[in-house]
Amino acid sequence: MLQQRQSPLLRQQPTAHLAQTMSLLELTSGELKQKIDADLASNPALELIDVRRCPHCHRPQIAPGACPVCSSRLKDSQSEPIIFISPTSDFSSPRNYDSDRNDAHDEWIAEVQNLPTYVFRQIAPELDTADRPIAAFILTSLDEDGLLRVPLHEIALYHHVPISRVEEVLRTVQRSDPIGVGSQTPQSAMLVQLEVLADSRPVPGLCYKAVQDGFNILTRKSPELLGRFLGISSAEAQELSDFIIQNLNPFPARAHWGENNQKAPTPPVYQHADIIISASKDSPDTQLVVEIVSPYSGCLRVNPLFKEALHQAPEDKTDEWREDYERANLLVKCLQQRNHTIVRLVEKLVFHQRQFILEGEAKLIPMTRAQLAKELELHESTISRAVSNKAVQLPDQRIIPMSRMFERSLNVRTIMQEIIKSEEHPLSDAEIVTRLGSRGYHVARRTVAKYRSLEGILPGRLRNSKKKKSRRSTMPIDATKFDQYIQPV
DNA sequence: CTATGGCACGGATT
DNA sequence: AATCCGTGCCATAG
Repeated sequence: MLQQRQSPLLRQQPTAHLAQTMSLLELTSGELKQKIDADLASNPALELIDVRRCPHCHRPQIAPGACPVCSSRLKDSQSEPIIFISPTSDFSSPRNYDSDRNDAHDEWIAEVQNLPTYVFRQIAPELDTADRPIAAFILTSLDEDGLLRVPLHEIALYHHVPISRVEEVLRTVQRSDPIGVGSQTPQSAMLVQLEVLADSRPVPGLCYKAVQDGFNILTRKSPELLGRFLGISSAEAQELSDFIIQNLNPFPARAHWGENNQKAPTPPVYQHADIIISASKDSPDTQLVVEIVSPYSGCLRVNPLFKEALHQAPEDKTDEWREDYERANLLVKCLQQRNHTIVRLVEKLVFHQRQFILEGEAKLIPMTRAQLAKELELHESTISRAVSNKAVQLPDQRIIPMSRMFERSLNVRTIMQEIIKSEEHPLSDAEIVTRLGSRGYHVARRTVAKYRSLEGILPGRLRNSKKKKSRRSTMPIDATKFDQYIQPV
C-alpha cells in the first residue's frame, strides 16, 4: 500500500514499519525533530553522528540530514530539479565580501549605526572569527521587524559552510538583546524568547505548547479555541495568551507589540518550511534546487557498538536491549522511507509545478493528489499525509502550505485578480467570465462570484476606483511580503 | 431588468 | 465516509 515492493528488510516488521512510516510522513520537520530528540534521549541504541561528510558516499553534507544524497538514488535521475545542492555556485549577494573581509568586516559593520551593529557588538566576542562574516550577513539581512527573511541555506551557500553552522551562529544571534532577533518567523522568535525567559523566571508550562503547536490558533485571539486546543478553560487560555502578549514579542525589532495593538500584527506564519526551493534567479531555464529540511544534523543510525554489545547483555537486560535495538532500527528505516518518499514526491511536484514555482500563482497547473499518487505508485493517502501540514518555501521566499500546490482553482483566481486589478472600469461578474474565457479559462458566472468573495474582493458596483482589500486571516502565509504579489488566498 | 448573494445538489477529492 | 468545489436556480437589492 505504501509502496508496491519493499525491501526484505522492511518486510520483517511490516505493520509496525508501515504504521510508523505513515505517521512520520505526516510530521513537519519541526515535529519530526521533537520525535527524534525524544527517541534519541530515551533509546541508547540510537546514535546521531555529527558529520559534515556522509560516511557512506563521502559527499559533504550541505544541509543537515541523514544523507539524503546517498540514501536515495535520485541524485542521478535525469529529470530537471536537483534535489540536493552543490555548494560551489556563486551567489551574487547584497554586499560583496571578499578575501580581506575578516578585517574589513568589523569596520564595515561599525559604520552602520543600527540594529545590526548593536547586536553584532554583543555577540562578536563570542564568535569565532570565521563565523563573524556569517553573523554579519545575517544581521544585515534582517527586515524591519528584526526577522530574517533570507533562507539559511542561501547564507550557507554563500559562505560555503554547512547549514548547521549557520544555524549555530543564528542561535547566538537570537539570544542577544532584542531577544529573538534574526529568527525566521515570529513564531521561532517567540520560542527563543520563551526559552530565555524561562531562565530568569517561571513560565507557564503550556506557553511552549501554545506557541510551538498552537501558533496558528494563538494568532486568532480566541481564548475558546486556544483553550480547547490546550485542554484548558477559556479563562485560563485568556490568561495564558495575556502572558504571552506581555512577555513575548513576535517582531524583535519592534519595541512593543502593545496591548491595544494586538489585533493588527502577528500575521499567521508557518514556523519554517519543510521544503525549500531555490533557484538562481537570473537564468530563465534555471535549475531548481530543492532542499528537504531535516531537523537533525548528521546521520541518524543504530549505534554499531550497541549492536555488538547486544550479545553480551546482562541476563536481566537482554530483552530490554533487544527492544531498544529493534526500535532504533525501525526508526532509522522508517526515517529513510520517509525521506525517500518525500524526495520522490517533491521531485515530481517540482517537475510539474515548475512554472508555478518560478512565476507564481497564475501558472499553477491544477493537479490532484490522486494523479501524483498514480505516477509515483504510492497510495493516495500516502500523498495526502506527506502533503498535509507541510510548508514549502519558494524561491521568492514566500512560504506556502504544500497543499496550495494542489488547489485547483488557484490559477483562475489569480488571473481573475489580475483582471480586476487592471480593470479601468468596474467589471461585473459576467464580464469577468468572458474575459477569463478569452484567456482560456472557462468558468461559470456564479463561480466568479464565489472566487471574488473568497478573495475578499468587493462586487463590481462597490469597488469603483477604490479597491478595498480584506484579508482572510486563516491562511498560513507570510503576509508581510506576500501582499504585494497577490491577494490572500 | 441586471447583478449578486444564498442555498443546495452532485460529482470529484481526500 | 466525509469534505470540498463548481454550478444552477431563485430571491433580493439596486
